[in-house]
Amino acid sequence: MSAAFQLKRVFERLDKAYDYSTWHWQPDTPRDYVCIGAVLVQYTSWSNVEQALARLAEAGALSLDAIHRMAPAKLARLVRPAGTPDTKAQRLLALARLAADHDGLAKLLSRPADELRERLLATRGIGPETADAILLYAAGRPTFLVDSYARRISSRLGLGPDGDRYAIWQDWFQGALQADVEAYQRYHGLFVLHGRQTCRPQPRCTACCLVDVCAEGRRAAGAT
DNA sequence: ACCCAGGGTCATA
DNA sequence: TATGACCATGGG
Repeated sequence: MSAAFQLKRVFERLDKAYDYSTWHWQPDTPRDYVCIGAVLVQYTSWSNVEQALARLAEAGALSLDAIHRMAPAKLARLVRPAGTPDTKAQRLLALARLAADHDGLAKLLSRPADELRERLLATRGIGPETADAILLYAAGRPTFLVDSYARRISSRLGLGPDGDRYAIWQDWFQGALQADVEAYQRYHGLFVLHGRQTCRPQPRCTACCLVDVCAEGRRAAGAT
């Protein structure tokens, strides 16, 4: 069975088991909200990010433009619930500076995808996953967003490449799945919804919507 | 009292 | 290249 076929079946299952309309990044979500959230969610649960976003909104600072003019200490105080506040304040300021250097976020996001990705990656505190989150959900470009859930869930299904490097995984997914912005957005959201629901680091799940696919993956791995 | 969270950077070997 | 320490708060 091809990876493409198996992945298609997995996403059909996840689509039935989870309601993607509850996903917090939809096509009409403000770009600033996506970009700020993408930084804040690094190594943190989304519930913590929501608290930080609420504090930013309360302070009228839910935009990179407002953040650009803010003192680091004040910004750190606002984003504290998201954890690593000083680090994230610096990273948000770096991203806000990048946007300002390009005459605003909208203009930055309208640049060619490869060039945009390079500039994001050249920004302190923005790695491949954060860059791709911005590309996929804020700039609407078809880049496959690889996160720990995508790797963990796929691995347990007996899918995925050898190695753990980001680019290897991204190439693998993009080789199996036709480039499609809305589909890539949905895949990522479904992976996260499933991952935080039941696919924990220590595998102790006995039943979920993918149990039989998991068992097939184990058999295939054992057979080869 | 644990374990976990949608990463990224830096120092070491 | 690859592994480990570090960042720090909130929820289960």
